Amino acid sequence: MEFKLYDTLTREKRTFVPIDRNNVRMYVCGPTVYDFAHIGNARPVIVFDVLFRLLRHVYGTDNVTYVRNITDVDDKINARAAERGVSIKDVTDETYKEFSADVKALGCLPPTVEPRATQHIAAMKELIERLVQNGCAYVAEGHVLFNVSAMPDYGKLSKRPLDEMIAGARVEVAPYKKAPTDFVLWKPSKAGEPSWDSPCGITRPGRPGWHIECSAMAWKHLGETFDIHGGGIDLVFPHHENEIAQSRCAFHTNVMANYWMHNGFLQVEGEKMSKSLGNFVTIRDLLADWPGEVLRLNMLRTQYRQPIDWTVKGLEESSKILDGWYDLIGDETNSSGTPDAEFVGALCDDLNTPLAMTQLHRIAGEARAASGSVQIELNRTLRASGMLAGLLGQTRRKFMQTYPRRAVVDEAKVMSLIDARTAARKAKDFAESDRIRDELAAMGVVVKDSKDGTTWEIAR
RNA sequence: GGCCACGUGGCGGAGUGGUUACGCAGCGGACUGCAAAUCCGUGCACGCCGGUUCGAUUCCGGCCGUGGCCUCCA
Repeated sequence: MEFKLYDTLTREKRTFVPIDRNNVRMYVCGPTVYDFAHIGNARPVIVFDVLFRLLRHVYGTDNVTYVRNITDVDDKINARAAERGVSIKDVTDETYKEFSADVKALGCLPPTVEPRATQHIAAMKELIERLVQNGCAYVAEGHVLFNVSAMPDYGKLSKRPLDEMIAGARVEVAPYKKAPTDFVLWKPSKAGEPSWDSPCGITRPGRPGWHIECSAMAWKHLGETFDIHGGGIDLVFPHHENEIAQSRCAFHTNVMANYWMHNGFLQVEGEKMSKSLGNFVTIRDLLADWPGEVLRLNMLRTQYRQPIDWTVKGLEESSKILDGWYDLIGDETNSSGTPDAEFVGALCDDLNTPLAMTQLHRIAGEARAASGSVQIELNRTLRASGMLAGLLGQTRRKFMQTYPRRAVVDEAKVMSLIDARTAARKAKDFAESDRIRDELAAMGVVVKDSKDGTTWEIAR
């Protein structure tokens, strides 16, 4: 099976070859924990969860290390804590808890490691010391700055020529910078801000810059070079460009990661999501209306590099699709099937999840046309394939219960009404049978008549 | 302004130098007391203008439109 991934650095799909098949290593930039995660934050979490599952499928469950960091040192966190009058740790702990609950509801596996920035300060300082010793960084007014001119490949990931970056810069350049593009590795802290003893002989206490956090955590958990680095496309510049500069210069390596993967952006109802438009949609808000699995399928119906327009109409469609698949799976608990080869092939083609979903439709169609043991087997293939993408892992009944706003009914009463209706139909008293059907409909129950009798379900 | 992407049928969304994507909705039919559900069938496309080619939605160029980054936003 050919396994290809698109690499932002080379701008092409390349066959994936891990450095070590027995330990495939992936780093993805995780959340800055200061507020509820929004649906845009959910995209990389879901996309790279699918990749994690696929890598485990291909290389073995125990042979993949997935690191997703928690940024818990950040000025936005400080601001939020001050605003609420609580400690920084309260903000980060609470937000992290919410985040974990949200992504679990979206069907994501926990990463192998979730390192926190605050627990890797020593590693960051060590990298900073090395960079200063190398001449790749310098100390100025209590800051440590990365010297971009020491990195000839700077701008390669984002395809930005250095001179144009300087010309196009719209920010005021801090006076202590030797060059406008130099970026902060360490900065002094004011009273009340989180602070640690500074490296490089700086006497004032300080705190790390954002970019060095990821270089340090990736190093500690994955080594000097690793296989895949992921994140949102907005992180290409400057964050990932800077990570590459820091890590390569600290370790004198030719690459930081062999494949750089970036998910596309998300819009909401055709508009960009922003606080000023007031259309910020949190995962929490969406989970109040939809099962997490519907949100997940909705995300996977678009290939991860494409832009996606997040709409209620799309969610309704995803919901319908999932309902249909669960109708086939029913309340079967056996999940011992084998994923379909074409389904796996679609995922192995740079995570072509829409094409993979098409394969699920194909398998579902085959299952509907089959019967007996063949049908059971196809249903198991459907489930096993879906599960590889983090879908269809529940029973139909459990899935239906995850719809937050569906009617709750008294089953005994429903059964007795259905019996009464069946009797009326037998007596050809259709006025009465229709009246009972309307009564059930008012309760949120839909009846379905077939040759084998009448079944019912909660209205969708 | 600079750099980077994207533009497919009513909607969502893959893919390909020549042959049905697929799904949702719609329409027709089967089934049904009538519905619903289910099943079967079915119409609809490749932003605009040039170029390369026997042939382009697919390659190249230009234009228009949308979005992202350049400001520690996924």
